[in-house]
Amino acid sequence: MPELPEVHTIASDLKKHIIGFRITEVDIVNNYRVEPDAKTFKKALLQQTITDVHRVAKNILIQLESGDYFRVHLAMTGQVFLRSEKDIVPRWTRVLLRLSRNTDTKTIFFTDMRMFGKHAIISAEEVILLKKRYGPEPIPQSDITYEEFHKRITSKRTNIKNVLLDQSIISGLGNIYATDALFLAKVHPETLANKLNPDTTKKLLDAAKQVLSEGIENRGSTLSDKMYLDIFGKEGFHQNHFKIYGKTECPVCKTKVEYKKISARGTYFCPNCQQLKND
DNA sequence: ATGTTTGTTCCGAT
DNA sequence: CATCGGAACAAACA
Repeated sequence: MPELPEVHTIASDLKKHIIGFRITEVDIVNNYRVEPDAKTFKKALLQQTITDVHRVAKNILIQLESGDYFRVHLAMTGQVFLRSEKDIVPRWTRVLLRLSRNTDTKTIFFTDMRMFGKHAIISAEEVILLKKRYGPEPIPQSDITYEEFHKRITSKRTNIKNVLLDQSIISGLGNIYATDALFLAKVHPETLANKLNPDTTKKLLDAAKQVLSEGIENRGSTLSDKMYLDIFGKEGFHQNHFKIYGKTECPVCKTKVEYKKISARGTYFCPNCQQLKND
């Protein structure tokens, strides 16, 4: 589902195509929950010109001329589609924005099959607070040192897979990229985080940066459920470049890949390449 | 029909 | 009190 590379692809494509457009209509379908409430939400968006689009962790922030931001978190099944035809409404549409610039008109459709996503109007101050809730961004310009990463990782007493998914430790990794990063770094997902040495956490940070960068280069991962598509409805390519996720045989040593639920998340690992070292 | 899917939050347990 | 594990959330698909 959308992790950093998918959200990054959506946000950067949106940035290229909606800056300078004015929001002329806001529709909330079937009382879909928005924050702080529907009336405030609509009022904050209507007639505003879009000045910029950012990504913060797995959030998309659409900046308005008022200085406020439209925050979208896609959670597991959120999608964003940008279309010029206005009559075809995608399935599971919850919010739509009509845009116009001179004679050019477009519509952004926000869909969310399972409705776990978040759509909110937030102030510039709240953006600062939002960023504070998250750990450092691993890419593209990483502001985290190996020492800092080591400290953050080993501060936790749970297994390393859980820690990588903890957005307050490091932001952007979800189940797929965390699984692949662990494989690249040759770390067993059930290794206790506080047992990792600096050499291993260095490898892990490098691996995380690598899988996320590759994910972005490949415009994200589209699985068979097609829940991730870009804003034009096109699939990503990174699913063709997974290291271990979804595989049955280790690409390095051909050992049979193990699949195990770790904290209720499907985790693939090579029992040979990723040996458990918990003493 | 029921189990599986997962990002985040919340709650009970440790 | 802080931290951790796991349930809950909603909806579609196999």
